[in-house]
Amino acid sequence: MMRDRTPPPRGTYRHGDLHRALLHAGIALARQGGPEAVVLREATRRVGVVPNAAYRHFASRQELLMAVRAAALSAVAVAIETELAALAPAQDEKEYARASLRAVGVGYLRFAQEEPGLFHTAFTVPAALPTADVHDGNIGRSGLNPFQLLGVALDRLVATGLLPAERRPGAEFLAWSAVHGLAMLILDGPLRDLPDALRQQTAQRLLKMVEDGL
Amino acid sequence: MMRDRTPPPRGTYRHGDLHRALLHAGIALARQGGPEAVVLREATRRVGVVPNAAYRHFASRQELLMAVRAAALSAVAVAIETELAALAPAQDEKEYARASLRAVGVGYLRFAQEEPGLFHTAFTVPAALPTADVHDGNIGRSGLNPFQLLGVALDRLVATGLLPAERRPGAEFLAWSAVHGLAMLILDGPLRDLPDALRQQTAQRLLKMVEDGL
DNA sequence: TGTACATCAGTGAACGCGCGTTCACTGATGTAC
DNA sequence: TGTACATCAGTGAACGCGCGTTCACTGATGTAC
Repeated sequence: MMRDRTPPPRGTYRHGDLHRALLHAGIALARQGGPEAVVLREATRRVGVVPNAAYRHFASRQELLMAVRAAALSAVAVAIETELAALAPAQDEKEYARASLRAVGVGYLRFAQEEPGLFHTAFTVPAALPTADVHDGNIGRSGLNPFQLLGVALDRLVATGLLPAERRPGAEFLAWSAVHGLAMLILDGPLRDLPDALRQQTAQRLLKMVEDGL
Repeated sequence: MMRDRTPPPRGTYRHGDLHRALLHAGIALARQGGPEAVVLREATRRVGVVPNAAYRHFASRQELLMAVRAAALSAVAVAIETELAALAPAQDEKEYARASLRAVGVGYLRFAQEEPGLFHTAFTVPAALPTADVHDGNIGRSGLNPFQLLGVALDRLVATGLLPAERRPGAEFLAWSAVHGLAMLILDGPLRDLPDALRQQTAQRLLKMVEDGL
């Protein structure tokens, strides 16, 4: 499929920035087909380079995929930050805290629906791969990763007295589960062909449920 | 991998029940490796039959996979039913209704952790495949599929006055999302290496959140 | 400022792999007489 | 009860595909003198 793509002409046989180019080709592949679509040969094809040239820059297909995944996680963080930035500045700090948590959820769900391929690449790790990277790199503009952004929102709920401090530890997992589950059911599951309006309404209700149930 | 499996000896070259045998081989493959591991050639290998023999019984690999998926969905239903059956008989009907919903969640999460391969096969549909089958076949002993079992539990909450009737429509999606998300984060995601105790505790808290937040 | 040379990015060809699927076949089964 | 024959389940061989990865190579670049 798509085998006869015009190979981008190069002045010299030296590419110049092949690492970056392959990474971006990989991201493009992930965008349309998720992690499994990140295929070394296709990435080199798109860049207009012979397959094994990739090995100057990535030790293996796995390593390219991990780089793509890091980029996808950053993109999630940016989506969440965008939603947070759009928040009206705090007049009522309690309301602002609540809105923050909702914004995190909305950003997450929006990203899942707008970039399903990247979303999958970010979060469905093909078994027995390091998962730690959600906790270190993969950050957005604020310097925080998606998990940390969620944590900050939850901290704000505690700070304003909306969430009892003793329920704070591990609360990320609960909120994250709800939102992640809805995303998955919409993307891969039986909620896939839910009409868009119902989808958005379900998202609203889900976020409310988390807010009330935490 | 695993190429030299002993081919089960047959008295005659006629197999007798190849359809069933292939289906079970497919289920075994799904059990260990999820939907992608359901591979025609390997299934025939395990059954001790030449690859193309499968085509007498399944039109394509896709068709075998769908049959396996139906079986996986049935297994989910059975897991939920098992949990429901273990419930103490109703003394307090409100408490029973609440316990029913929790049992559905517990069964679902238990199945996800005990049979991750089948769980994936049941619920992650590889894009653009019919999803309707969650709603018709794929039933457990009670004759209900997982979705319907959840629905019954929710109906009971309404019947006992624990859930306002106007919140009942679509409530499946909310409860399902929460539980499904936790399952996915544990199986494929960053919660994979959460210690088992913390995992169970998180599951408890999540179900409580759903109960309170619905 | 000019030249020799080491570095190393990208080439060309090839490998072995496992997959889904098609084809013309063979031989056991069970039904009609 | 015995035999001829149609059916159709499983065989054998082959196809084309795309993949990841290895090897020995070539030729542009930039540095040392």
